[in-house]
Amino acid sequence: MSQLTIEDIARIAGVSRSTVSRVLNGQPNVRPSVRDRVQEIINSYGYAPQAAARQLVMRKTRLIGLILPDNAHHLFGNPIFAEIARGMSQVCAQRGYTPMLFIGRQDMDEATFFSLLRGRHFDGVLLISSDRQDRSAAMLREAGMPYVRVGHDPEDDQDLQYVDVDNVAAARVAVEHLIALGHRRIAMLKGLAKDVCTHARLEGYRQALAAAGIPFDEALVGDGDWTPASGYAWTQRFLDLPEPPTALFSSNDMMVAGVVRAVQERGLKVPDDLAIVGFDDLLQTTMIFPELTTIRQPCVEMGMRAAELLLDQLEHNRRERAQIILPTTLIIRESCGYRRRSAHLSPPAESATAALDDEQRAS
Amino acid sequence: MSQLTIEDIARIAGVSRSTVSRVLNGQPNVRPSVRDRVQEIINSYGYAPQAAARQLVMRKTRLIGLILPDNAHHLFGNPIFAEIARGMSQVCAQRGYTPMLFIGRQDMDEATFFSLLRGRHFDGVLLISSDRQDRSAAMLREAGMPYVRVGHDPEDDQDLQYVDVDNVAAARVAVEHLIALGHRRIAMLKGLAKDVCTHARLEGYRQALAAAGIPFDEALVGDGDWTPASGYAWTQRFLDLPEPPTALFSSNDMMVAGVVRAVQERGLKVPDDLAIVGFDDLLQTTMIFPELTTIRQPCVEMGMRAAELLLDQLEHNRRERAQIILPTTLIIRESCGYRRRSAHLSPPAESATAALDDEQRAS
DNA sequence: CAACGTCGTGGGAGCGATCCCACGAGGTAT
DNA sequence: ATACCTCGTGGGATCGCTCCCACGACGTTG
Repeated sequence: MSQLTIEDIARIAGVSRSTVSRVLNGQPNVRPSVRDRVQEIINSYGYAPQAAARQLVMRKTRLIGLILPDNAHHLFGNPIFAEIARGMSQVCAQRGYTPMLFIGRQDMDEATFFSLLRGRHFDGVLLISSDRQDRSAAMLREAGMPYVRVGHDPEDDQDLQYVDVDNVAAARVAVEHLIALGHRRIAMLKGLAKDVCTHARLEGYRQALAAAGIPFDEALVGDGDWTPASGYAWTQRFLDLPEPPTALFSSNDMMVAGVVRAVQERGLKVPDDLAIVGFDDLLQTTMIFPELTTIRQPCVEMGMRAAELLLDQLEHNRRERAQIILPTTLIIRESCGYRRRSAHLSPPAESATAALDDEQRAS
Repeated sequence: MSQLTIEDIARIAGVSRSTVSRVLNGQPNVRPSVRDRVQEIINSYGYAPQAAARQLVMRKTRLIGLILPDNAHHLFGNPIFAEIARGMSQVCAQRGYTPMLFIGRQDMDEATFFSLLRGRHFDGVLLISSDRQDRSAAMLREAGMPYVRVGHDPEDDQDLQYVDVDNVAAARVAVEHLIALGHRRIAMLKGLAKDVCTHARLEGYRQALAAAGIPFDEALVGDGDWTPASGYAWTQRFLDLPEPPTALFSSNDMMVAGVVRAVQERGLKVPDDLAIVGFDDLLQTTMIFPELTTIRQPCVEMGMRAAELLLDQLEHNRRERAQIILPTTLIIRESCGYRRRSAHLSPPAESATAALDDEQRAS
């Protein structure tokens, strides 16, 4: 039932290997009647060519490796990675590639990982990482493996091709929005220091404050770790301050879950007592009430663009530098208090990067 | 910098392909001095054998495919899958295999998926699925691909080897615990109907009620979908009942997040107004207060056992049937009200499957 | 009707490893 | 000294495909 080779199929069909191969690969110069007969035999025997043999001569596997920052935290903890992967998967599948996610890279030593890459199991790799300490990019380069990265470190600008958002600008827009709503004491929840975007978003926060002439207050910056638990803990500390903040910008949406809990446990209300703007626009945040005002990252599109870059690189041997920065959007809902407090403000639609949430979420 | 073959290394080292191959594979009969020299050359040139060529003759890839129910919902939505995968990954890595997760199977038609399996890219597959509609298991069998499944459908008992928990018994223990605490009106939140464990857990609920002589009330059974949102919605309906429940058993922990929100929004308290027992014991539920009483599934161990079964199957050609049912534990914390209400009750330690949460969570 | 393309087909070479066997050097037992 | 093993080494065969080229049949053109 197994183990059939192209030779067997050829014998059964009474043709040569070459002809079967042509049928298999959809090549021309096969009589239609022969093609049909061979195809039927292939189907009925459930034959599929052995990948290794094909790869050996073609030097292609049509497999794409996906690498995420490898801890359960990121991988399964934050749905934006799933969204990015979804975009990648769509493009790969459509162009005849199969994406495969590296699991448990932490269980593997560097040498093993390197051999895996050099072994040419994969035609290329899609790397999602904003992690500074992540050696993946360096190893990919060392192994001569084509890759495109989602996320970027301007201080270590070695990625030939990457896709990212402008985290500084996005954070600035978020905080400017809070400022426009009249807030002066605005807290900020950072992500992990190892992630590049953490610093970029902090920088955006600083720029917005500076532009409005609001002094930067160290006490209002919380050292979060992307999890709801850290949002919860820091919000408690913020609310205990002698002069607590009236607004808060969180570097991701997940932490907001903890923020809201802490606020409500004190009998306070969002947005009246604390206005909140998040970052990511997770679908899952529909569980947060009031509905979250947040910065939408075009996750699916980032994944798609990255995959397109990689496949173009593989198929047309495009090796020029490509840096794609996609726009983010401020999605205004309820948690910032815009609708309640500020009918007098100019509608945010004036900004190219802001939108009221009357639009539907992309499916 | 690239594209070196074993032949090149042999030439550089002044030895034959065979010798290089022996060094590569740690085989005996190589003079130590030669071995060292060859190894050094391999390292300095960053040579790694091309997987396809090796596979062709060895008929092994040392790659293990991982298949999860392929929607973002499961994959990234519920951390238990990450835990199971972690266990799998550990065992695989330790035994020299690399696990790779199938991404985006929904973007792929069945024929493509089948060819992927028949192409022998993977030595074997680990399948996590309690999904009745999932065709994966059938396709794996059809493709002659060795696999071990985590999860099991007794009504379609075709998996040669699987690992699971006794969902009926586990749910029964959970509900019996609530009954022992004096509850008579106990609601139950189901998962999706397509998942086998949904029905098993409902059955456990029924058995516990029946054993206590409590009539089954259709109105107390909610048709959840594993998400917090569904927990929220159903809890609202339960609390609106003329005779609302005093306790609730949720088929997973994620839904409990919504349950608790609904309770608290009405100014009610857990466990005083609604006692809750969950299922899974997610690490992430530390964000739920009061701390959640729940059924712990030994996720990491399930993954490890499944991987061990598969690798034994591959390496020793073990093909006998293996059905592993691992024990669950009732972890008693606060949300069931045990500590508060029932100092008079016999300590749950009497039960082999219950434990107070004074133990630490496994790391 | 000869010359020449095109189409359909088959067979040999080759991809880059591993594996098996042959063979010489050296040591030990006879 | 001869026979015999073991060890270290090299080279040919092989895995299952794809690719290239050769070749015959046929149709078109001059």
